[in-house]
Amino acid sequence: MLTQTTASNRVSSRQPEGRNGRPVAPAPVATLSNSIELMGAPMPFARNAEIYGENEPAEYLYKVLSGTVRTYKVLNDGRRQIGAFYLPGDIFGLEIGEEHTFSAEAIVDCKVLVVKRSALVSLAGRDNEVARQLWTMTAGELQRAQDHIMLLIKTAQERVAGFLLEMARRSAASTEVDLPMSRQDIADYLGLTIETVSRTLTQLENSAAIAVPTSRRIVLRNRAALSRLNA
Amino acid sequence: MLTQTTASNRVSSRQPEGRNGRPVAPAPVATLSNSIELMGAPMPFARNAEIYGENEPAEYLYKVLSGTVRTYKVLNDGRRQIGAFYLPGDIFGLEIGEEHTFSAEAIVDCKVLVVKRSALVSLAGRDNEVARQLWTMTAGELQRAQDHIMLLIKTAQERVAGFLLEMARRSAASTEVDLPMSRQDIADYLGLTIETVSRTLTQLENSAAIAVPTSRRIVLRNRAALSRLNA
DNA sequence: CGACCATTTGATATGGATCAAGCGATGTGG
DNA sequence: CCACATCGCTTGATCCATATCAAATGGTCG
Repeated sequence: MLTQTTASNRVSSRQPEGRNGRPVAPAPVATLSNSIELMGAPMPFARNAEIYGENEPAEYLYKVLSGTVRTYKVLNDGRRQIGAFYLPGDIFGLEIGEEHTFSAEAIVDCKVLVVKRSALVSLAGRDNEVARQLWTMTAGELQRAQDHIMLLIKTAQERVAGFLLEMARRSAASTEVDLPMSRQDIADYLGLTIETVSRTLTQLENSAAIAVPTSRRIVLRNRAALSRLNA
Repeated sequence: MLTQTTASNRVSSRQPEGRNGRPVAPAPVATLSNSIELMGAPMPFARNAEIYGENEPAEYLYKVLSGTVRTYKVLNDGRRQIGAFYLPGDIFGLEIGEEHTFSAEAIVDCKVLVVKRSALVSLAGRDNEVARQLWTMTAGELQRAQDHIMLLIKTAQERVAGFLLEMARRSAASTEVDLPMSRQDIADYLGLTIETVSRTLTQLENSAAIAVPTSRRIVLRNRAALSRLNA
């Protein structure tokens, strides 16, 4: 139950990103993703293993094959903020600076494709399409970060509802979510405490918006109610 | 924050590279900024005038010549979140999607250089350097958004201190800040209320970290103390 | 079975929101 | 030039959502 998905679903239909239609020109398929497939080396990471650390040189780009990755930052007093969760098919680690601004860890045992940044960047220099897609990908991350900002100004109910809807959207089975991350991870993503996350889930369950058959499995029972909370 | 050139230097000397020449580019000057200068049309916006609205087609890119611009989103219940403030020299409006995801307004009377996105994108298709800089610029916005996220999980004091330090860093006079925006704007940027912003400034003043000669002018008296708050 | 860890639930505390005045600067019409 | 309205800001009193502290529960694995 911990290992949420197998490598098989990495071919899932999910797009690199994008809520509303990006100008991803349907014709030229994921050239970048393909390049990564071709150039990358698959690499396993054990549960909780560090993939890279904040302030390390950003030499590589990563694509999740199986498992889930979290990126995060820790403030000097210990507070941790999770920047994002990356599911199979997602690409992460594409800072443009010389150093990573977040750390990355495997939430569960993961397989990750690793590709040298310099190789991609130089490919981008020759191939406009690749360049465009690197840009698009960064813009997708920007969109995600902006959505995250909007989440952080909301009430606990709204944050949790928004989180569940986001996870559902990104999962294959859109009405049932199998959460790979702990309550603590969710709390640190939403800027709440585990207790508040837990209580909020209970409330949502009591109001019949969701069901929680096991702590890691959430059934969206009333999507309309959740969307309403999503402000 | 993207390209921190002052409005005055826009007239600055020429381009080292021939326009029609191929990527000369040993000295990677601000080609993009320069292109915007060359291709853009200066346009005035009155205080509080809308520059573009959320969900409008993102046809243009903008560079602040003078004044200050805010981008924001309004939730359906009226809560407003300010995404960023743009000062002279900053470029904004570079969503990659077809539509703006934020609205933009002039905070004070502004002059803004406006350039067609399509023109820049097509230029980027021909000029790798321009393409790279569009990417860099988007990555810069991403960085800003991530910093914003980190700000939003902090206490009121930390948020306000962080905001003041950020504004000081971006202003010429780094020890004294002349805020172009209202308390309400600051509050909506920091995810606080005007009352809390006001009270926090008073506290910081009482603890001798800052002075507030007039409500729009803040003197950083003890930068170390502010940085300490900045976690 | 027993230890451990994640999660839930309960009791209480508190930072910031909300509600409500007050105040000072700026501008306007008489 | 002054009375007064307006607006942005500050200050005060109270409330409330979420944090914090604490304990119980439940699932997992040796």
